[in-house]
Amino acid sequence: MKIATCNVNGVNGRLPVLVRWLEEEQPDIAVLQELKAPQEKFPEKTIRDLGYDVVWHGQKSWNGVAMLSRVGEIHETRRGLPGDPDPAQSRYIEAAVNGLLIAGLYLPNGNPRPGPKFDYKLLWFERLIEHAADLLASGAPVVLAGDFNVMPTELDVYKPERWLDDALFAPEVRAAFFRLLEQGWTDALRTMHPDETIYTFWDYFRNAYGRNAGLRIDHLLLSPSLADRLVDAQVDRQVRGWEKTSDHAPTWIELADAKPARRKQK
DNA sequence: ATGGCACATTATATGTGA
Repeated sequence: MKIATCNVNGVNGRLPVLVRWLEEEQPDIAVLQELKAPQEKFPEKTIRDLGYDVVWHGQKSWNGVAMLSRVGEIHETRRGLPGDPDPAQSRYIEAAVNGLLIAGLYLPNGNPRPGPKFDYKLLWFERLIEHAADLLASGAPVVLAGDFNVMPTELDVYKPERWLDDALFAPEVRAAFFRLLEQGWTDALRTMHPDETIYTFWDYFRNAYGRNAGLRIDHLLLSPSLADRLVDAQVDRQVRGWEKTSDHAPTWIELADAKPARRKQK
C-alpha cells in the first residue's frame, strides 16, 4: 500500500498538477496540505471522479488539509488537534482507512523568529506531541504524515549554516521533532535513505530546483508495528519540474501487507 | 541583509509562505 503526502500550495490553482500526479502515481492514500480553499470550494467531484473517497478541512485563503483514499472508505476520527491553540486554522485531519489510522498535518511555518508566529508553532508542536503519545498508546497502526516545516538534521538542508536562525531549522524546533520521534516513531524517508541528500521542497527563487537547493520538511512517521512493514520511501521529485507546480514534491511510502493473524493450532 | 516567485483575496496591493 502506497501512502503519500503533498503540500499542494493551492488545490484549485494547481488542480491539473494534482490530477496528473494522482493518475500517474496512483497513491492508495494521500494527505494534502495548503489547500488555500474554503470548505465549499474544494474540488470534490474531480477527486471522486478519479476513484477516491475524500474528506477535507478547508479554510479561506490559507492552510487547509485533506485526505484521499482509493482503498476503502475514510472514517474521520477528528479534525483539529485536542487543545488546538487556534482552531480557526485548519491544520489537522485524522481518519481510519483500510485498517490504518492516518493523520494529515500542516505544522505552522513559524517565521519570523522570534515572534508570535514562532510561539504559535512551538505551541502547536507541543499539542501534536501530546496527541501523538495518545495515538501510540492506543496501539493502533498509525501514520503521521504531512508538512512538518522542520528540517530535522543538517543533511536535510542545502546550506545549514544559513538556516540556523530560521523557524524551520531553529534548535528548539528540531528538538521538538526529536522528542516526537523518541516516543517511538520512525522517520520513513530517513530510515530508507540513511545517508542520502533527499529533499521534498525547493523554493521558486533563484532556480532552487535546478540547483537542487532544497529542504526536507515533509515527513511520514510510522508507529512501531508499521515500521516493520516499511519497504520503500521516495520523493516524486519530477513533479516539482512540471508547469504551475507546487514548491513541494509529493513524498510517499510503500507498506507491505499486514501479516494475517496467526491461527490457533488445533 | 535583501529579494527572488506564486498563491490567495468581494484584489488591482497586501499577507503569507519557507
